Amino acid sequence: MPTPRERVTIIDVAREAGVAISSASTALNGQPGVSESTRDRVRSVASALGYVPSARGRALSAKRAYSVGLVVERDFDILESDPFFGAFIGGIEEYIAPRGYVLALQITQDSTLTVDRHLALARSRRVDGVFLNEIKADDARVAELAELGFPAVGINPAVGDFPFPAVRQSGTEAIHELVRTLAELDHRRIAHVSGPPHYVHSLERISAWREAMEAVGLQAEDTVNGGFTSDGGRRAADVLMTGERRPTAVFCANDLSAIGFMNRAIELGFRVPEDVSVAGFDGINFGEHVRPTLSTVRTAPRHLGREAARLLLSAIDGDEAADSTIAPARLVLRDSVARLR
Amino acid sequence: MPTPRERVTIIDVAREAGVAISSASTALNGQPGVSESTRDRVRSVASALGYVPSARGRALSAKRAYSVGLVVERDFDILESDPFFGAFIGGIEEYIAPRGYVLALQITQDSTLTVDRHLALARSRRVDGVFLNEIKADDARVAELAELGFPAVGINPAVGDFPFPAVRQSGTEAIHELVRTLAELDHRRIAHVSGPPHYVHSLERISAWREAMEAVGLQAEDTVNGGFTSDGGRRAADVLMTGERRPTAVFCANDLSAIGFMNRAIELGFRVPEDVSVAGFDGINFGEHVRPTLSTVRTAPRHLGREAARLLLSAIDGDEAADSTIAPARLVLRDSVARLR
DNA sequence: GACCCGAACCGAAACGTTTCTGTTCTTTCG
DNA sequence: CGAAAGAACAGAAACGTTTCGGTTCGGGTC
Repeated sequence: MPTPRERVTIIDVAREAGVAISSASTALNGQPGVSESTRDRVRSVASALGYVPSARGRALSAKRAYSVGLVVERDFDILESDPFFGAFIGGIEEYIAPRGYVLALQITQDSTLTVDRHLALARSRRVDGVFLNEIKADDARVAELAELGFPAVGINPAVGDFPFPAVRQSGTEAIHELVRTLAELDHRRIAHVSGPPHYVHSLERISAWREAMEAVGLQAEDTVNGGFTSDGGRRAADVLMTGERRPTAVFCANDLSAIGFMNRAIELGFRVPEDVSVAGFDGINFGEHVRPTLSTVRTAPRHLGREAARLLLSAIDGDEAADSTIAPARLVLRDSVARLR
Repeated sequence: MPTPRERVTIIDVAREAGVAISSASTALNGQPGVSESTRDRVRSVASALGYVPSARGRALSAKRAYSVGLVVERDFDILESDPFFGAFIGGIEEYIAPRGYVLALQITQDSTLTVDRHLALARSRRVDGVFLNEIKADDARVAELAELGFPAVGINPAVGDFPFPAVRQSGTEAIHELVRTLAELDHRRIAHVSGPPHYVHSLERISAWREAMEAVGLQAEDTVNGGFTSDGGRRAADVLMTGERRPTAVFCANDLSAIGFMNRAIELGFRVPEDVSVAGFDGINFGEHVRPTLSTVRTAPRHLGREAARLLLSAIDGDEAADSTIAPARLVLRDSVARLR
């Protein structure tokens, strides 16, 4: 192990340049109040000494951590195949990195921990703001953070009064289009494999499916919780495909469960899409790599992340930014959906 | 937007409890030098006031940021389907979270930026240590960070002198076993779809394949760079399957490229595994969801992350920890590999 | 009874910035 | 020529902790 060297601080720079610390700071930060000649001198001394400001000192002084927090509640093992995660973070990074912010990422396994982590990040002022993702009905984080007056931004929160700025992408239109398309392909029994019902986005997809079914004059009856996992999708296939009222088409609340459903249905001896059409939601890349390729509703997690980061940073700056609504998710038809025969 | 409230600091706690700041600190941190009665009093005052120590103040004073850095160099769009990423981070979290550390995650698009980010994190002391992942031959980060004397830990660095502690999982044995298995299944032309050759782990897989081929008396000739992406795997299929010396089995350097290869081969009219056997590397969950299910070499990214975090934190504490070697990756045979016919 | 020792506690420095308030000196204008 | 104004810089406080060195006080030892 190498041994750490002495850090060079702004004090060293000031001493070496023969100015006061305050002048060195002023010069380096490009603020007025110092002559061009001294500014140049300070700058060259700083770079000669290899001076890099301490994030710690700056954070304390500026009352800013220059970082934002994201807590993902996911089983460690499921995390690997999680679709939303990577692209969403990519979008966040894209926005915050050029602005000198860093993402503090935490993973938790259960939901009480999730709340605790958010509050710990906020109260200790480790971060300047947090993302509220995968919001639940009656989410404890929301009230607590609002009470703290801590900057936050919601990703697809329920409509209604939400105390923070929010970024939304609607999937409703695409779900309607999917159901309409299936109906036009002669499907009558269209089941839904839902996500865990405590999530706001699960509920929204369920009710979008319900409304869409009614809109084409079909009965929305069969829904099974697929838990957003491929195993859940497999179990749903067991239930639905061996049950009395076997569906001819299935809309799954995410791609993972759709892939699970599809594979299990095939194992059970059904052909996709000849015997049963399957569609997912999210638009993960892997949907193109399974066979048949997966029809889906493609969302834009990266864009969502970028917008969420934009809103969060402006909330941190105390700006009143309007909610952001990005273009609705789009239906992507692939081989897993076909006319009923 | 809610308005922030006044923060309660240790000064408030001390005043309210009628002790000096230093005593309050001592009491709260459970250190000796304060009577049990005052300790209790300070503690109850602190909790009554809702005191939470400021991470910023503590960081400055303790010369510790209590965070570690991970920079992932990945295209924003590829990130989504990245296998290693999620599980590795899960492993890191698992170790650092209970110890009060937070992960600072950055994503970059190109490799000069990657180096810059590492150095910026280190020099500004935003983090206390960094993970060196996906190390390249002659990786610029290594020398620079070593020069700084900054704590770091290498994930599967090249053997030889590496200035930091390292955690390793070997895939060599499993690659040997794979090639041996393929040879026993009568395959003679076993090609390799490699990763980008500037990565240490690409090179290691290439030479493991080479050695394994020689060990069973076969010629290691055909290798195509699949770039660790599914598109790269598809292009490799185009090259190999339509070329003169068509292989009967292919070992791909990761599962993503293996899936791409497999799908493209099928598109080209070949049957897997009847016409060509395919195996990947990594052991991502999706390998079980494609058809035929993918044979692979299963690594343990979560375990790797956990061990890397352990080494990094002990390096930060100045402890001299021995390198960590976790159990070798294991061959997992699934439907994509079969006897040549 | 003088002395010492340790427990309990306090004050202040230190961590490395930024920023506010002064101070000095030059310049300009009446 | 004197006063006012402004530019350039300096000093110190503030951010919120931890820790080091000191002080006080009570009790035990000889």
